[in-house]
Amino acid sequence: MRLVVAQCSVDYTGRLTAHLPLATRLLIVKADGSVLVHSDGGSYKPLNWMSPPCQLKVVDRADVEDTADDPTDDPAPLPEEDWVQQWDVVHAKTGDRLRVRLHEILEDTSVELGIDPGLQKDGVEAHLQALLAQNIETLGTDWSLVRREYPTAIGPVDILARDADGATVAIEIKRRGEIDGVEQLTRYLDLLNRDPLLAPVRGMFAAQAIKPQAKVLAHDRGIDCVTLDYDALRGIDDAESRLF
Amino acid sequence: MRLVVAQCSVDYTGRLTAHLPLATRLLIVKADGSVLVHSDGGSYKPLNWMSPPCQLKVVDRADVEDTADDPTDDPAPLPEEDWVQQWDVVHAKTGDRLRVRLHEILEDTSVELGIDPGLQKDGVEAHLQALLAQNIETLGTDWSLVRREYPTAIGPVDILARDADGATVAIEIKRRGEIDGVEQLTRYLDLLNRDPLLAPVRGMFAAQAIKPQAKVLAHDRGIDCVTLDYDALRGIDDAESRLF
DNA sequence: GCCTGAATTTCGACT
DNA sequence: AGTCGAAGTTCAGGC
Repeated sequence: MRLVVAQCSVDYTGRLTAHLPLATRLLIVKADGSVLVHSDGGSYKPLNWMSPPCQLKVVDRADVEDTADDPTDDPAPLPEEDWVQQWDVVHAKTGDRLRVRLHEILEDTSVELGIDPGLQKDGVEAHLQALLAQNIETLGTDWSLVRREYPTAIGPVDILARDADGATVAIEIKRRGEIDGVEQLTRYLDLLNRDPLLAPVRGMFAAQAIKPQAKVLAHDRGIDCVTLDYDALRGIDDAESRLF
Repeated sequence: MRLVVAQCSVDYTGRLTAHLPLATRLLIVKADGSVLVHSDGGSYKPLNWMSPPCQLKVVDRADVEDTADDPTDDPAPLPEEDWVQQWDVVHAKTGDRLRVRLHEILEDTSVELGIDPGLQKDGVEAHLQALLAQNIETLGTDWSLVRREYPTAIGPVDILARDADGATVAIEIKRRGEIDGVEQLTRYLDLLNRDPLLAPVRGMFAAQAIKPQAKVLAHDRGIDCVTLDYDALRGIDDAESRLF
């Protein structure tokens, strides 16, 4: 990994065209050749970047414009033109280009990091689904689980259950309930209700938080909404597991 | 901005729980207190991070465990326990926590960057929409623009146009055409067709690339698909502007 | 301010 | 390898 702090301007051409005016920034060149351009703010997203696989070519201004002209003949370059080194980064597959022109290099260090063991995660949607499946009775007395990831032609339904009356319920689980989740559940319900062995199937939209628009659309389509409390579900689960 | 290269382990608790085992990484502390943990690979996303607004507290091991015990009495610490400095970063609003334990510091530099003028973009969906609106006749002879961002109760339709027969066409534009774009257009069409002054309104799904599943769904609902060539549209636009 | 939709999204799982 | 859905998404624009 190479870390450079420099006054630089940046141009990107690929999916879109973008330009960064001259300013002091952090440039990171990773082992795979990828380049990140960071400012001293924003969030984790760089101002500009090139993803791997790509190749970096460094060009020194002196090597390019080493003419025999008398320097006194040259007009003073504009600040934007007064670079000393240029990085040309080209994406190996898409051909996207990133050009960094360095004007003044304030820091330049390289360091060997080695491969990273990687991040271990816990507590996302898959976990919510497992917890709700294991505690399906929190949705109502005498509810029972049919199965998780119930397969259909257009994809698996998160949870299929039966309510106290034995009616089938298709449950769509999201961390955050938004309108597209309701659309997804609607497609499942359309399909499931064509199956005479299952029909009538009603829908339930379950999420840690559901946006008002999603609630309105769900209600309009006769889909119930329920807010999940991850900590509470985990608490129930822990309490149950302690019984054994 | 502070740049630290160090052997470290990281723990995050917030929306989820995550852990990074001991390894050598780059740590970036930005002016707003935000912290990024980068490895020498992956893409622009850090392995872990804390977004602003947040506060960083640095704790030295020596200050915490400065006991009077005879050092020979202490059992040799496990590698994971053998840290020399700890960073506690707490998000000001959500309370999310990031803990970085530094074991060996290989680099530690600070640099003043100042505020960044920011990225200038070109060629995103808004631009596509403007270009297509200005060149609506590329969709068919004698087509005409009704208006961009045609307002409805559930949001604005990207473009409303009339075809050669005077029939109304609602156009949904995406950079990449996917299934939710078709769903969106379907909702607009349902609504627009309830308006006797407009009905019948047909739909057109326009994107630089449309996924097969989206095409199938669009076709199934009688929605036409069209692939937009951004460079060609821009070319037409440039050519037209040169006429004046 | 919240809310909504796009993103050079990136990332992971599954087909 | 392609496709699809989620993300501690982040980001920009509208109300």
